[in-house]
Amino acid sequence: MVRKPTKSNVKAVSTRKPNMREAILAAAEELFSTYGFNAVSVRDIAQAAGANPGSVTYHFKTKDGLLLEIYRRHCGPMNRRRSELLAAARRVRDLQDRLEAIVRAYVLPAFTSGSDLAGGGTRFTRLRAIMSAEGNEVVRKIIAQTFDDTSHAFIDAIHESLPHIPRTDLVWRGHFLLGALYYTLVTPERVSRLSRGSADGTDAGHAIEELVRATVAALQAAPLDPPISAPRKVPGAAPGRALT
Amino acid sequence: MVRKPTKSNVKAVSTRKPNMREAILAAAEELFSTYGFNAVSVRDIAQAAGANPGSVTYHFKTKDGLLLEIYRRHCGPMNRRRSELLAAARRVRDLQDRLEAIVRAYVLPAFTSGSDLAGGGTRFTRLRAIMSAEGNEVVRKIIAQTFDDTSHAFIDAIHESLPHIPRTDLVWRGHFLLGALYYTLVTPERVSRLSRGSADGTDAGHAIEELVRATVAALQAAPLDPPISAPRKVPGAAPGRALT
DNA sequence: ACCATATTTGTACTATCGTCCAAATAATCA
DNA sequence: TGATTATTTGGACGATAGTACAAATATGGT
Repeated sequence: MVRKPTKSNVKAVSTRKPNMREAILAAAEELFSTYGFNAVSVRDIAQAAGANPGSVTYHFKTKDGLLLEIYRRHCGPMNRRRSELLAAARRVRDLQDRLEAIVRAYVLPAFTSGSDLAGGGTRFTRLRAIMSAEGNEVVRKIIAQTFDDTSHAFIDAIHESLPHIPRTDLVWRGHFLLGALYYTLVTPERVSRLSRGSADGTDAGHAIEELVRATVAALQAAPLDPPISAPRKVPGAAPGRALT
Repeated sequence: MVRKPTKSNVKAVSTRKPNMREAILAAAEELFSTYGFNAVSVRDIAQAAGANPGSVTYHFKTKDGLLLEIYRRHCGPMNRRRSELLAAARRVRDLQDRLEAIVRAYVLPAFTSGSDLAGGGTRFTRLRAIMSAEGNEVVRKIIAQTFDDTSHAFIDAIHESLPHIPRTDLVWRGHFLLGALYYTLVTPERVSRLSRGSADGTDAGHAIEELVRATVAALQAAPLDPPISAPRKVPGAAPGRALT
């Protein structure tokens, strides 16, 4: 469990749990992001936090309320950080570099959250991944409300860097990016296994670079032409050149 | 094991299920792939199949056994189809076309299964996506056993088409492809929403084309250079040219 | 030290879970 | 047909789920 390192500076605040509410939140976040929402019981969370099951009900009313509070905790900082990085990325002069910066601004906050720097970002992103897979109804709304705006902002920024590619295609590719990001965080061991040990799937930095590189290339690909009929090589007749 | 109807007339056969075992399997597949494994109870499945909860135990012993049987049902046909398409793709002369054919050979069977053509492929793939997110232990083994071989075969084929790109990078990009594929099937409505209605997320054909196009471009991207330090534009000095 | 409040504890309630089992029913074949 | 097997049924079991609530305890202001 996520135990805070002994802080020797702030007086002797007694050895008791300084804030049980936070401990419960941390335990729930860890367990939910690992086993999913349905597989974890309130009692599991309480035990992991060293608390009584009744305390969970006291602080968060219901299990759904606990999940909701986790989202409230992270969505704000994460989207704020994304907006900052996106604004900075927009100021990059070189078009190719700008596009890469935009993608990085989208990906980076998913790995390093604002509130909890030590893996907190990946935990929350892993949680979102699992929740989207489980189709949790409580979460679907907050996801749509909180993230669609940010997603639109990113799509718009990308569209500015790649004006010759229809928005629809960019939406698809952004969608793929999110799926790849989620899957990478959900199955961190798979890459190591398939690479025969030559790559370390737990190295977040390397994963980010691979993801950014692949995504930038995908975004720059020539758009699909109106008819789906002919999956042939795309000549230079496209609305804009495919790659810069 | 497969029973056949000796009676060709209708008579007063009542409204009984001709093959309850199959009905249970179909219901379980549908429910699991929609709500996840943990959220669906044996009683839910029985009711959806018009069966008695005891029948589920009779045919599949346990809930895990039921899940396992679903996998046994699909893995064979799907991987066989993948191998066929991969073999055909390998024979394509043009390098660019061959790469695209390989990717298509990987993606297509995920949408159209061999046993159940009417959406059966997407259902099973959605199921795998949810299971990978939930981290189901019963499934992790069969996934590793059944799919890693196929994945290796595809990585090898891709590596033949792009020999200048290190295997590790191709593994990452194949990983991203799978994540994008999973996410697309798990949240079929998201693309429509973000596209402001201009794209239909339920159009499997279009989704495949978008996914193939994006993936081919991602695979062709210049590989990451040894040091992660400089995320700069990649000049022609790379082991091979980035795009053809 | 006192009181008011905030939190924790222990327990209990109902609902539902996966699984089991004996009896009832349908299907198969000598 | 009757005998035998295969399948379905309805009910039951113990375990565990989420939640509620009163008593016990800790906390903080005065």
